[in-house]
Amino acid sequence: MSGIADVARLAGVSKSTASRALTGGGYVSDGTRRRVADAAASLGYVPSTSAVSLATGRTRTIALIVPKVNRWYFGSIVEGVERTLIPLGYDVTLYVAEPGSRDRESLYSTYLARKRFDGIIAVALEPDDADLERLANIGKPVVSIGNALSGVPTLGLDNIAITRIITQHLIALGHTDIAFVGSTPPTDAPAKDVDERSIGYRNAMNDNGLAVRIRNVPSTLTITDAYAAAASFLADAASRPTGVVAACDEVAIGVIIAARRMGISVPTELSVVGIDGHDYAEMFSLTTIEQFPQAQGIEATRMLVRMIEGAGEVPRRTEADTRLVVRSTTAPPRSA
Amino acid sequence: MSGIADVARLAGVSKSTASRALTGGGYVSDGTRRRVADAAASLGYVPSTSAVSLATGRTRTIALIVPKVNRWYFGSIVEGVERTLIPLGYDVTLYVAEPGSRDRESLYSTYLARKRFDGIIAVALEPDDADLERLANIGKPVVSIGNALSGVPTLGLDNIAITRIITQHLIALGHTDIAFVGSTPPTDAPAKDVDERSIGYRNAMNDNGLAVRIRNVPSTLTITDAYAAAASFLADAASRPTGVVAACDEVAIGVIIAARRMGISVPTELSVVGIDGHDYAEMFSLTTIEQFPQAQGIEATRMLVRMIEGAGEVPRRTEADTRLVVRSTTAPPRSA
DNA sequence: CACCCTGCCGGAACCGGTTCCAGATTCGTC
DNA sequence: GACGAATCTGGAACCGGTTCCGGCAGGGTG
Repeated sequence: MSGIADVARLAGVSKSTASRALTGGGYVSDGTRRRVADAAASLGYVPSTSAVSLATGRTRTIALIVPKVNRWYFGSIVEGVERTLIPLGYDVTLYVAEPGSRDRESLYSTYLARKRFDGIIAVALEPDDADLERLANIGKPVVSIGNALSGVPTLGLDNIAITRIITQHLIALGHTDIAFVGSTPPTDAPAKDVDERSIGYRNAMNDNGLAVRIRNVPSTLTITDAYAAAASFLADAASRPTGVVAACDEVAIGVIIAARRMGISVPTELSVVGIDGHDYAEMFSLTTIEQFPQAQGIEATRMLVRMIEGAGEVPRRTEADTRLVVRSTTAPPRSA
Repeated sequence: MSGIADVARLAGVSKSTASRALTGGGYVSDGTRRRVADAAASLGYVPSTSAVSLATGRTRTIALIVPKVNRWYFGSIVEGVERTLIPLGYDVTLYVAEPGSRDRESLYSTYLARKRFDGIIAVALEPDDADLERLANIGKPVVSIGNALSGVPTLGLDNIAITRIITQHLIALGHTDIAFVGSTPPTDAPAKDVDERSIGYRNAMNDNGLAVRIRNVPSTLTITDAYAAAASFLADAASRPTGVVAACDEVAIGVIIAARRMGISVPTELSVVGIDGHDYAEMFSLTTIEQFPQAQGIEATRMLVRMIEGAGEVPRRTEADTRLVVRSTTAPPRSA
């Protein structure tokens, strides 16, 4: 492995000049710069990143914290972040911290304390006050996706507003008997988004003088768990709503599959709406409010890099794009 | 930020003694060790990882290369790797290299050349000979998952054998008209596994004197793309097989959804088998051969760490576990 | 001609650890 | 009591870069 000293020797200059020539700082004549570049190329010189970070204090790495990777929303964010960060010369180190697990302590005390990064992108992170203080003490820029952290620029949805919109969509079709399907009250859940969405639903129902009805699925919010839960709460025809507002598309899809399996026709007997714009939404003709997690990952990355490199300010709160997409899991209720 | 020098001063010893006390190497009296530990604790000392790696040449980071994160198989591997590596004190940096994209050159020339890691886990990587040589030149341990790389310990399935088994399952039920649904011939595809699986299918068919029939879906192998493709190749009732061997569960599920949507009853009119043991397999009652990517991630990690730390040999080739699970997407053909 | 400024370069300190080596002390053994 | 080995510690070199500072040459100005 050739170091910068070898490059300098081959180019006939000192280490400091070689460094300046390669990094672009300070006065170096064009001829020298070229000789150094040639020498570096011919030796296949690659600077040692640990030496660079030791000297500069910058690691060119960012930490990405997600609660899970194997779900559409989180996976899409990871892909978005990775894709924009690598061309910028940064590496991504991944930390999966399922909320409520023991990982969480090691997240703050070990992983983040090491500071092997220039900044952090935290997805759906729910730190308590002590955690938040530790986060602040690290002294590195942080961007949050999906959860407003005090003092941290956040990129997220207006969950209350979008759930109100999608609920309103069912109401406008004539439904009065609409249930919200969210997750069981947490303890351990990434429930913040779900809670906000349930509020949007409640608001819309209250505004229209309609009765609020809640159904729960496991807080994993996966298609399979929602499917299993839906199979049970759809069983009793008498108590079955005509419309379902699902906390997310995965839950909506689970409900749809369960309904079809039980011979309940969607949308004739049951209208279903979701929130997400999941990859599978189109295949299930799901009416939903799309969000774009990959774009959110890209945007959060841009914000973070701007903060790291001190190039311009970043807004405290950025609203992520959404779009209502009406497909064919929604229709007027049969009675109407 | 306090460095080891501060710790040493507070403990009343030299830097070198402090280092020895904290890392555990060499002779240090118990009293000194405790005084140093106390000093470190009271200062909240965290060693600088760049300094450590500069001095030791070890980074305590591993590189994880996957072609995609937002698919069940890859996402599960990532979770498995992450989960076992973090407690061992390693970080994982993620590199997403979609095969055939321009990322691939930068993967080798930039990212891997930087050597910011002690070892590599490569998932479904398909290097050409030049790439393979570059990989070898890095001089760091590599473990491959899913694709046999020359000179690299590999963890994978016997794709030919398992596809033969699952095809045989359909044949045993009495099917004679069985199609293999795989991906379009590549150029860019992660087609290695699919190719091997198609061979297993061909072998089984040939052994039984049955005609080989191939159907193609896009090489993304996602549920949605398979669904769309299946909707078209299932349309003609005359040319429709009675059994389908899907290259993976996502494809199988896409076929099932398309069939149901078209009123083709599964398994009465169409039997479908998959390979994977996808999270959704049970929900769709899919007959499949399960594999366990998260366990594969864990196992690959253990292998790699063993190589990095020089603790024992690692077999050239490790067969990953599989298990045939017969559910209810398979039945004898109607004619039988 | 003296002076200063600018462009360019090299020496050396420094980032924060680890590790080699030599010296000092203690201990056991003959 | 002498000696060698084992235990403990500190000093200094080193990992591989970056950056501060000072020196030197050449050109413009008064």
